[in-house]
Amino acid sequence: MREGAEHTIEAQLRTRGLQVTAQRIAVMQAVAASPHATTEDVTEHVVANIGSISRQAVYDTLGVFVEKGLVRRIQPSGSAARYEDRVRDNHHHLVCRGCGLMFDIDCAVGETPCLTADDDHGFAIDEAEVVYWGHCPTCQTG
Amino acid sequence: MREGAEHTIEAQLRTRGLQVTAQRIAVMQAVAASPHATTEDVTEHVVANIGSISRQAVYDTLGVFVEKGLVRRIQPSGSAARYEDRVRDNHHHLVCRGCGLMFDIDCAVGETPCLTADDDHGFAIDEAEVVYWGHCPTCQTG
DNA sequence: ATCCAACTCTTGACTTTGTCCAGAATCGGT
DNA sequence: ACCGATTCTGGACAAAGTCAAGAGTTGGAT
Repeated sequence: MREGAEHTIEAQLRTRGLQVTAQRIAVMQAVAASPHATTEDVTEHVVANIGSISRQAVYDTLGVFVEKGLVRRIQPSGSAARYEDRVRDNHHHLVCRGCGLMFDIDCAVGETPCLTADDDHGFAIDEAEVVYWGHCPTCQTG
Repeated sequence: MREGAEHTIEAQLRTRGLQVTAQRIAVMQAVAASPHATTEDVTEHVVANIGSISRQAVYDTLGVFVEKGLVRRIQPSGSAARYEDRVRDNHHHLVCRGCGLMFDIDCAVGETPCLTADDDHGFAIDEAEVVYWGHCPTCQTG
């Protein structure tokens, strides 16, 4: 659709040494288009754009993107994995226990004060993930 | 095994208005026995203690316990749910991306400084979960 | 411009984790 | 000991994701 956007995605793929395919471009666009897309969301979006894609290609592509740092994978309790393209900042997520609704939350402090473990057990820690659990206005009522 | 422990569990169940059954006591013991037990771990442990249990009883019992605040459910990305009986303190978890190995981490700051979202979108937030992701010493080598 | 090896995609079976349902068994108050 | 409510069993089912083999593309070399 938008040549500009496609070109950028293409460049991102080449930079990481990935081949450029219609499926990959469409998957990247799908993730960029919806905030916290599930694999199903991605598949639907891609199908709407390029006609069809196999489930395996979706999983594989998303897996490669996560590996290369192009997208971030989130795993809310009890529901399917979700993907987002906000990878630069280390923002957090607010999830409704009732309906799974999800919002982005910028770190309240700005820095990452309590996100450095005292005793790291020899681990090489690469990420600290924060999830706020609660109930959204709608689910509080019911 | 230990009458004392069983009595305590029984008391905990009665306090919450739950019926006392051999399965529930065994499930509670199983969770107490292994730090971050999966449903499979729990089932194995229970089978070893009382002979057998249905899968449904395990899920149902753990669900009730979580609901009543007797155990805490953790949902590490890409693996089965885990349960632990440390429910008083709000400690965090350190997880290996390679093998799933998990450690408890006490909050480095003590309080919960960055665990209050600025904009709560009207949610009633009841928990802030923190997970440190990385690779354990063994998985760093390989 | 064409070719080829490497990479990517498709197809379909399979595994794991968890849920739904109906009936049997158990618990605990009377 | 009895009885209603709760809990457990067993089997079918559903969702999410993985595995494997072969067909199709991509992109660099000729």
